[in-house]
Amino acid sequence: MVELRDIEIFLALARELHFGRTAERLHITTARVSQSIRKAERRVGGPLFERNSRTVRLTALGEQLQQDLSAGYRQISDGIAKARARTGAVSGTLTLGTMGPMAHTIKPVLDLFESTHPDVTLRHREVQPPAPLDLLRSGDADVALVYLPVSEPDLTVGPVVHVSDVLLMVSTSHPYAERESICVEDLGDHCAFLPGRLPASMEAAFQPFHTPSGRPIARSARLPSTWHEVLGLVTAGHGVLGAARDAALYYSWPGLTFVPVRDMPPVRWALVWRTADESPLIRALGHAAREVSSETP
Amino acid sequence: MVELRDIEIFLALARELHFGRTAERLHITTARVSQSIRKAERRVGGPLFERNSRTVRLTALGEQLQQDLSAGYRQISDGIAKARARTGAVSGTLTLGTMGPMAHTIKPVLDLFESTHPDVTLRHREVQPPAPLDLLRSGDADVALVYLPVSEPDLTVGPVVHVSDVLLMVSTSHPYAERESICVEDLGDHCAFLPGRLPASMEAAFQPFHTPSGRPIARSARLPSTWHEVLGLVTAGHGVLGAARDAALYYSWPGLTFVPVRDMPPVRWALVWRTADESPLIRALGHAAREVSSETP
DNA sequence: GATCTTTACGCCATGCGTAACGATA
DNA sequence: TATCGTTACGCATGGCGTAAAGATC
Repeated sequence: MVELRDIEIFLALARELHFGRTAERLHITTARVSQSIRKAERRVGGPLFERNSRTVRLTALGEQLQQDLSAGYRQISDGIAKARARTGAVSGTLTLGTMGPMAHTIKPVLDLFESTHPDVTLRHREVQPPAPLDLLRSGDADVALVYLPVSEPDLTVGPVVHVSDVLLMVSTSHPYAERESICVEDLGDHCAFLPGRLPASMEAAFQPFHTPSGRPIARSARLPSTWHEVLGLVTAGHGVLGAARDAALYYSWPGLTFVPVRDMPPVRWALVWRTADESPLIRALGHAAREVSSETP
Repeated sequence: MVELRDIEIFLALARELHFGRTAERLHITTARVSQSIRKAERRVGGPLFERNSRTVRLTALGEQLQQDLSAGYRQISDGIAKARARTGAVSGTLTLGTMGPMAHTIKPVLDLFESTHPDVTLRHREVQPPAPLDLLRSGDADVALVYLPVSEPDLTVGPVVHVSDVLLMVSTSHPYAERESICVEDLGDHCAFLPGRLPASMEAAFQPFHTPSGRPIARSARLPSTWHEVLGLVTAGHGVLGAARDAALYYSWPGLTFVPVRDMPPVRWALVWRTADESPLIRALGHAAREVSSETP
């Protein structure tokens, strides 16, 4: 009933001889270290450390146990690492950037990924729609879920994970709010936001620059930098903006209405990463994404 | 996060190549074996066994992992065993015989014992008051908590763990039931049970053979063999019987009354075991008992 | 149909963090 | 008083058993 975790803690403390540093190294609290050592001492039947609030020292018993356990612990760790290497299992931390609701949209992919790669820690960062590629460029995310088209020389576009219709977000007091649906031509009559720092091709996915008949679609001078600012401006009637259908599901704000744009092609969402920083972890995530899309077409 | 327990299960299955036998050997269910192996395979990233309901076989990956882990597991087990040997820690199973409520009375001792010797499994057997030493003699208990005096050539009397006053159990319709207390002399007027197979000296602890003035205290011909039979007979008014005060706390049956016997010496309860089978385990229990009595005098 | 493994579900033991406390200089 | 280890308590993950289902002969 002494488990590997306890042995790990014991060995760490035996080397550090300091509860605080041991806890830090293992990313746990000193309380846990204390509890674990206490448990080990129970099991063994005697004290492994002599300690007070000023000093920590191995007892003879502890010293011997350290000798005996460290070799075995090494062997086991190495054995598992070897087997993991052989299967190509990956581990580490992967930071994924998503725009609010989209994280939930790809939950099946993340679930599969986490269960097939239990030693990977997934972290999340919020992608701001006005600047969807910034998080990748700054290195704050390893992979991001963004809408296409993305054709940047430094970025790789991975598997498409999700497809969503385009709706127009308008204030409830806007004339279009009453409409069943609108068409792109209608956009020529109203002012849209310039969403922010993003390539024109991406901007056009939700917000074309011209109507089918060739009329320009105007941009507002306002430059919101976060998604909530965008929602606020739209609600206040300062403009309109194309958005994914998913937004309508998650942001049913009072004062905000979503109107389908019937002649805009659906927007595809894909995993994107820095080509230069592609890693086994990223490939594994891409693999999981392809698995899921293939089983639920 | 693969723990020693999983490794133990993996190694066992790798040797047995059979879920049922593996489960049996480890005293777990086949479901647990399956879950644990599944977990290990997740962690490692690939299958360790090829298996169907007819056959279980190691994969190449599993075979290598077995090689690598078994040595490490051995080392760790040995290391811990060595340390335990050095501290004189004990393990195994100890069967303790007690009469109903008394098990609760010595709970502090058992708690201390279990926490200081976590690798010991304590089992319980019920001692029948009419034959308090039989469980020891038959080998069904390693230690028993019985009342003194015990002076048998084959038995060792360990530490005294509890002391209790003597009460007389009588039927509620018995004349003594009304009394505040009685004295031993009063016992001469009524018929008591012959409790069963036990030494006369022990019998006398609760049920003297003569009153202080020298009158004999009569025995009933009935020979109850279990405690519940005794209670039934007393309740029905077929006799009376001395009992420990503890009995009154736990057996407040309707129809049963307990009357203090004011001039009988309190009865002492001690741990008793077969001298020939004294073991480190038994000594450890005795030690715990002495610890507790010394801190709560 | 019999034997063997896996899955689904629920319980509870225990790993772990938080916060308060205790000891040492 | 500042630093460091321990204790008390509560939450939640995960180990484990039960029962039922799925696979193979």
